[in-house]
Amino acid sequence: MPKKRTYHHGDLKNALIKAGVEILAQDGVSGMSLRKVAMKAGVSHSAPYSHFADKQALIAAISTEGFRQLYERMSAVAEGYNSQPSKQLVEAAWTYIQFALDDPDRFKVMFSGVLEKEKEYPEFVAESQRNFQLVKSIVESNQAAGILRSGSSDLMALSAWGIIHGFAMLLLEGQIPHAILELKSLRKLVEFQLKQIMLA
Amino acid sequence: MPKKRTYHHGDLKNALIKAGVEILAQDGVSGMSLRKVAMKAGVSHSAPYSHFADKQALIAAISTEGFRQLYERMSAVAEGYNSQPSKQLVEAAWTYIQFALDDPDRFKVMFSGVLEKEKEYPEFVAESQRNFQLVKSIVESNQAAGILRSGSSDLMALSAWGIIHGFAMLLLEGQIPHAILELKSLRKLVEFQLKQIMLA
DNA sequence: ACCTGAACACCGTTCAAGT
DNA sequence: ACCTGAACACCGTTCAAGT
Repeated sequence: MPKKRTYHHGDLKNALIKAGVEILAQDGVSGMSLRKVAMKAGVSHSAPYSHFADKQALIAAISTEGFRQLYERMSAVAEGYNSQPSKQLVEAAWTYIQFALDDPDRFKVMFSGVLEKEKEYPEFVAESQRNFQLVKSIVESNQAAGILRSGSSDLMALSAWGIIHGFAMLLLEGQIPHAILELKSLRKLVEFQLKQIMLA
Repeated sequence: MPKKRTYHHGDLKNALIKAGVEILAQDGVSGMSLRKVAMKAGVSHSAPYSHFADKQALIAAISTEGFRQLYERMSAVAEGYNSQPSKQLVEAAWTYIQFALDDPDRFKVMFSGVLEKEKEYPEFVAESQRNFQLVKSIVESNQAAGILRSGSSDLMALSAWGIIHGFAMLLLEGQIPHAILELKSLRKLVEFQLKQIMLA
């Protein structure tokens, strides 16, 4: 048990990130206050300011950690289907949707502009780019296999990400008509979305 | 000047919605407090409660009004290009992106889950469905013209909306790599996105 | 019916003080 | 260096009271 490094409880910074994620899952975006997070971590309400400049900085850290986990899950799936490009694409998309549904409020924090000046957080930017690179490499495998149109893999990656991300956002926001959700399973819907950009 | 209906200033409800939209554009989602909105409308901080159950209800009204305006702009464009399906699709998408960029924070409020229990606001649901029907009708014209694949127009509308909405969200969130944004104009990017789901 | 002003619980942030 | 507790300005919501 490698814990306690200093006198109090060692790694408050990460404890706050963890507590933040939990409160986010419980109480939603609007219910996540810095004071609640501090209390959950067992410190005073001003203790977080020893580790984060302000609430935005904690949110940045939570988002960055989210991107890291998203990358881990997506890249594991991508490796697993390395030799089957079309499966790789579908399974990665499915993983993305599941990630969104697993913790909708964290996903919203990561992608809905709760973080206001993302450029001020270089780790956030780096993790986000890492994910885009992963999508790009999946897209390139699919282009090489003749499953996706050729052309700029940057732009194709944007299309692939966009169509799945758009689906995820509409899903979380309850904007997808019930009739459609009843018609097909979520999995089938994701596959249908992707088929739209795939070659016959 | 058809104003003042009652003793004070007539239509506080709509004045609050208008004030809310303005504050949203100025101070962003996190800066829009009910008290500021009330002050801007020239009433006490508790006056809004005569017209809205709570802050969520005001947000619902702002979102609903946003959907109404989006519908107006989109349907005007759709009618203008009635006889040219492919132009109709591209121009409608472009209008959607412009709507998002015109007032990013209102767009985020409409689509980013700031509104927590959207089903409790029937007008919101109705306006949202009206917009989906419009997208569906544009999609159907394009299917008839052989520009989009045939098949369920509900699912195709979801794809078309999804790819543009996803692009809009990534754009607003600053998730689109700079290299890509420098490569092509926004308009070209939107056209590229749509081309992905169009038949060669 | 619509609006005000005081009140309450809660929030983000700062700062002097403690270890 | 890291944390506490008091303090401040601000917030959403309620409620008795006024018109």
